[in-house]
This record gives sequence, structure tokens and C-alpha cells, in this order.
Amino acid sequence: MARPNVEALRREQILASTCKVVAKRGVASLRISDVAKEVGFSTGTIHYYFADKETLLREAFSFNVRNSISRRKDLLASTPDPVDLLTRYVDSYLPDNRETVKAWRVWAEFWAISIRDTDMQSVIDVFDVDWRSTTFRIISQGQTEGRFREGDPMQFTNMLIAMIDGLAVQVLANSKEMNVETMRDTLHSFIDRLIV
Amino acid sequence: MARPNVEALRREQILASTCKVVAKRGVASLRISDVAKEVGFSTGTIHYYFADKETLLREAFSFNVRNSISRRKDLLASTPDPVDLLTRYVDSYLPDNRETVKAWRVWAEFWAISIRDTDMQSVIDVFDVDWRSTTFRIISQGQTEGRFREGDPMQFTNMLIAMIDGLAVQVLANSKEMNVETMRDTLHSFIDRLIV
Amino acid sequence: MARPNVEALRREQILASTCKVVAKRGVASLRISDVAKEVGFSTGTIHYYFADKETLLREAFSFNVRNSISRRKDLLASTPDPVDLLTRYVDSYLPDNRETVKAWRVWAEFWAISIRDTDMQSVIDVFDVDWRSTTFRIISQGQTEGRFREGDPMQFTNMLIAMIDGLAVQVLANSKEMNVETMRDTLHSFIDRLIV
Amino acid sequence: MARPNVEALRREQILASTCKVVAKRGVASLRISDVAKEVGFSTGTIHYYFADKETLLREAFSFNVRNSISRRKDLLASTPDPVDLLTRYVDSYLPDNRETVKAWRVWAEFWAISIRDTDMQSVIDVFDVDWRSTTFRIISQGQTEGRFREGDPMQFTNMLIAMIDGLAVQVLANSKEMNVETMRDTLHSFIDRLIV
DNA sequence: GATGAATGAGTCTTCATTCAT
DNA sequence: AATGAATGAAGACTCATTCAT
Repeated sequence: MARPNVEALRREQILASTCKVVAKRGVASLRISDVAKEVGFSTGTIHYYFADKETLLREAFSFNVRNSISRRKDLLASTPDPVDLLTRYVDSYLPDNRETVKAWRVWAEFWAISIRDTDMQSVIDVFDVDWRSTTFRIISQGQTEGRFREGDPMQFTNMLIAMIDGLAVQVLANSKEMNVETMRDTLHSFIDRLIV
Repeated sequence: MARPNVEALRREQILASTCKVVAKRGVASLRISDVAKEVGFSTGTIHYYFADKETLLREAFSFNVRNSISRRKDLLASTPDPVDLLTRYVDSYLPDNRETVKAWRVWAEFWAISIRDTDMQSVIDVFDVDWRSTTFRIISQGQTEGRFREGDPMQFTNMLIAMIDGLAVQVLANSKEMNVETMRDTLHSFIDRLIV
Repeated sequence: MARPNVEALRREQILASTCKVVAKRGVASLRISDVAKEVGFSTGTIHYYFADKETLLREAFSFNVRNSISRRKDLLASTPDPVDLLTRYVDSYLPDNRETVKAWRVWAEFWAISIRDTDMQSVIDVFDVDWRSTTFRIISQGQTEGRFREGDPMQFTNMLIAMIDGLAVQVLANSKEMNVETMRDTLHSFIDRLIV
Repeated sequence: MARPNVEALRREQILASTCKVVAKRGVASLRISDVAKEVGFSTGTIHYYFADKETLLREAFSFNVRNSISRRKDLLASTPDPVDLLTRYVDSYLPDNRETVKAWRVWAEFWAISIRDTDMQSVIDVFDVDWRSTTFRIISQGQTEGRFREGDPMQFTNMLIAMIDGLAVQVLANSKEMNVETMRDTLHSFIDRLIV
């Protein structure tokens, strides 16, 4: 019986742990030894699988993005109703549980880095394209079915995505004026007023 | 004429330079010596005026925020027309010139940090409150004057602010799908459709 | 036919590869993994045959020395003419082909180490003795046959050996003033003037 | 009263200590911390004056070479007699005292590196050129004055230099067949037989 | 016999911070 | 008020070595 590919397994374990540490402490203060402790291996092992810290972080970001996308696969196939679907999709971005908060924190950390790191930008692009096109598809479909109002679907998409992004970071940053509930209300209200 | 307060002057020079360096290289890779080089003093001098790096960064962020607010003072008094005012105010956040891009970059850097740094959060709050209340005031005033549609002005505010935030970061991160022009169009369209 | 001794075979393969790597990259930057890659086995295998790096290097040096000596066995039996023989023998040390250059490089690397490593010195001694005694014998024989001038044959030997050594290292180090041709001329001229 | 340039002073102290450590332990096992201990400063200080280990080593080699050359300045002006001069000059290379042994060890260490390091080669070249041209000048002058035999002075130079080099390394490596006395005899004999 | 995953000791290097001048 | 020399703690990274399979 073939031993499962240890390398692939280890890489995933390490990347998952890296994301955990990033969510907990941020990229700036992340030490390889933190990741090692989190995953339960020595620092040497981290370096055995990842050439250097930069590579580890970049791959961790990519891992986070891929996870984020695949986590929504089921959701996207769950309902044929465009209004339902859009609402559920938008709600899936609310930082209202451990998993989503972690994903948002990791996203926020890396997004800030991507402003001046071209390599990170190319990882972001994958997500950016997916997020935009998925949202666009839902809105277009709703319009085609006559369930959504008329208007440039790309513009609705841009508004919605930006708003989710902006609200989420305010929630994450503990803004006194914003929290998950208000975020949800705000997004639903936007959908009600402009799209549906 | 009294000799200008050297200390106050130096502190400002250093804070301004710190913001420049943050915009250029990011907080993560900022070294005290970079700031020293930028401002033209020695590293010793930086420490003479600021207890430690953390303090310097926090004050630099605060400086950036105060500048951002005061830069818009004139604009806010410039026109009595609510539609004009809202548009101009929103446009003032477009990252379309050296100054605004720098401010946004600094903001983005510190905002990411504020997610896990309570001290930074208190600096953010100052801006958050100002931004929110100013936007709220403009929208409320427009509604009172019957120039804006009805609807919860706080919700409009939240939508608008979040959208500006979300769009700006996409522009900063060189998103292939977003740029300053699209950002302006998106925001104007939002104002047209929902508020005005 | 008996199965060839795998252990002896492997050890030789590894030692030969070690010499190659030493010639290519030097002892200082040699990694066990380089040797492993060169020989086509894993690092584990290297350690399976050699206790540690130091042992590997020492044995590789010894291997290089033994090779160097045995490579000249045929030559030494090739001609009865002392002049011919001395010339051929000296010429065999010219770093004028891949094999000799490699041998010289390995020699140079280890020789430098031997200055402070007694274990290496004992390996050097084997070669030192062989080189000196062989040269001495050729010169003595030439004198006995009346083909070479009079004079202390040990002193001639010392001069010749040192000169070969000194010239070779200059050639290896890419001295602007020394190359293989000049080295040959210099050595031949020395032989002409002093010995023959 | 102006404070003497601390930087120049420190750099020399550190380079001198580096040479000491190289002579003692060799380049391969030299640690920045060894140099720091030797010179009496912290490792941070070493890096304050030298960008990295490589730079430190290269400059230390250059320092050793410059010292070696300047140490012989007086000697070269000491006597008008070519025979005397040549003998004294050659004798000055005998590894017969602490200072010369140290210089030879440092030289040997770096020379081995220079085989594959172009930067080191350029440092060597400085010495190579000086050594060769100085020796050449002494021999030529002796011939002009009719004190030395005829013959290509460049060839004599090459022989002599190579021989010194080769003999010195044998002495350094504790060859059983070579020591300082035999080295001196050999060189003097060569001068007697070939040049004078 | 051979492997390669895992280790961790050993070092270089960075940089905030201090302090004598 | 300002400097810059000096520090040393902290952390990334390398690689010989081990050992279960």
C-alpha cells in the first residue's frame, strides 16, 4: 500500500498553520518558529518544505485564497433562486465565525502587503477575478431571469464587492460604528435598494 | 518674532518623513535609519524626539489622519450645494494624485496593523468618527434640504464609506479590474442611484 | 564470477564524486548533498559509507593522492633515458588537461587545509614522500649515468618540486603573468640550466 | 583638537584581528564572533564597519597584502649591492618568525580561495604584480651592473618566485622533508648556481 | 543496502536602542 | 540639541547527522 505523499501532506499542514499564525499575530511579527510550534515540527522542517519565509508566506496566502474559493463551491450550487443565492453568497463573507474571521484576517494582512509586492498581487488577482466573475454571474443571471433590476451588472458587482471589503475591514478593526449585524443589514439594504 | 519651537518643528519633520517612508516602503520594512535618511537627521535624533519605534509609528499615523482631516476643511466650506459637496467630498478620496495616493498607502498600512493593535485602533477611531460624522452631516443636510432621497442617512453613510474604502484599496493594489476612473464612475453612479 | 564488492564500489564512486565536487566548488562550500547529487545517491547513503564529513574529505584527499601516484606508474616505466624521463615526469604535472587541472585543484584545496589539520598532513606526507623520492631517483639515476650535472640531487629535487608547486598554483589562480606554456618553458629552462 | 578618525582606526583594528584569526583558525572556520572577541568589540560592531563576512575577508586579504608589501619598503632601499639585496629580499619571505608565518598562513588561506573567487584574484594580482616586478627589477639591475649572470630576467624571476611559494607552503604544512633552514639553503643555492 | 524526512545546533545578519560627547 | 559609534537580542537560514522504514 503506497504511503500517502508525505510532502503534499506536510506542505498543507504547514500552510494551514501559517495561516493560523498570520491570523493570530499578523505577518509582521510572524516567526518561522511560531509556525513550527503551531504545526508541531521543528523550524528545520519548515525550511525543508519551503525555501524561505517569503515563499512560505506567499504560498500561505495562495492557500488561503484557494480555500476561500473552494469553501463557496457548494454554496454556489445550492439554490436556483438568484435572490437567495446572492444573499447567501454575500452573507458567506460576513466575519461571523472563527473560520471566516481567520480568512478575513489573513486576507487583510496579505492584501496590505500586495500593495507593494507584485508577487502577492498575482495571488490576489486569482481571487479578485474569481470573486468578481462569480458575483457578476449571479447578478447577470438574476437580471436575465427578470428577478433583478436593470443596470450595468459589472457596476453592481464593483459596488457590492467594494462594500463587502470595506465593511469587513471595519468590523475586523473593531470600529465602534460597525459590527457584523450592521454589516449584514447594510449589505442586505444595498441589495434591496439597488439590485433586487 | 519668537524663535519657532524647535522641538515641535523637528517632530513634525520627522513624522512627515515617516509617512513618506511608510508610503514608499511599508511599515514592515521601515527602519528608523530610513526615516533618519529621509528627514536628514541621525537615528539618534529620531530617538531623541520619539521614545521608540512604536511610538513613532503611532504618532505618524495620527499625523497622517489629522492631515487628512484638515486637508478637507476648506472643501467642506466651499459650497452650499449638497450634491456638489457630496460629490466633491467623495472625489477628494480618489487616489488620483501623489498626495492622496500617499495618504491612502499610509492609511492602508496602518489600518492593517490596527486589526490587532488596540493603540492603533484608537487613532483610527478619530478618523472613523470624523469621516462618518462628516459624511452623515452632508447626507442629512441634503435630505433636510429635500435634495437627497429619503432613507436612513447612517446606512447611506456606511455604504458610501465602505465602498470608498473597498474601491481605494483595489486601486492601490493594482487590481486589473479597478482603476481611478472606474472608481469615480462607480461612486458617482452609487450617489446617483441611491442618494441624489 | 563473484559479485563485485558493493561496498568497495560505492565508496570509490562517492570518493570520486567528492573529488569532482571539491574541484568544482571547493572544500569550503562543499555540502554532503552536493556529493550525493553528483554521485546519484541520497545523502543518507553517503553517511552510510562514511562516518562524517571530515572522514569523507580526508579519504577523498587520500583517494586523489593515490590516483595521482598510480596515474604516473606507466610513465615512470616508459623510457630508459633519464632526460626524457625527467622531462616527461615534470610535464605530467602541467595543469594542461581536465584531469590534471582537477587533480591540482583538489590538491590545492586540501593542501591549504593541511596547514592546520594534522590528519590531512599525514595524507599529504604519503604524496610528499612519493613525489620527492621519485624525483630524487630520476635525478640520481641520471647523474649515475653521467647524463646530469653534479650537485646534491636532493637539493635539485627540492628546487624542482617547489617550482612545480609554485608555478601550478599561479596557473590555477589565473595569474596574469603565468600560464601553462610559460610554466612549461620555465621548468624546461630550469632543467636545462641546472640539471641536464 | 580633532578626534582621530575612529572609522579608519576601527577598520584597521578589525582587519588586523581578522588576519590573526585567519592565521589561527583558517578562513573556513572563522566566525564573525571570533573576530569580535579578538578585537574586543561586539559582533554588531564588526557589521557596523563591514557589510558582510565576504567583504570583511576580502578586505582583510587586501590588508594583509598591503602590509606585506609595505613591510619590505625599507629593505628594498637598504643596500646598493644587488647580491645582498636579492638575498635579503628572498630571506624576507622565509617563514621564520611569528609575523612572516602569520602572513604566509593568511596568504595561503586566501590564495586557495582565489582559485575560484574572481574578487580574491584581483587582490592577489596586486601582490603578484608587485612581487614579480620587484624581483625582476632587482635581477635586471644586478645584470646591468654585471653582478648577475646573463639570462632572461623574467624567467629567473618566475623560477625564484615559484620556488619561494612552493617551499613556503611545504614548510607551513610541516613537511617532514622541508623546514626553514633547508628552504633558505635551497634558495641560496639556487641564487648561487643560476643568478649570481 | 538505501532512503529521505526530520532535526537542531550553529552563524550570519539586522536593527532598535543607548549613551558618551 | 544632535550625533553616530557601539551594542546585543532576535530570528532566518544552512546543513551535517540521525533513524525509521
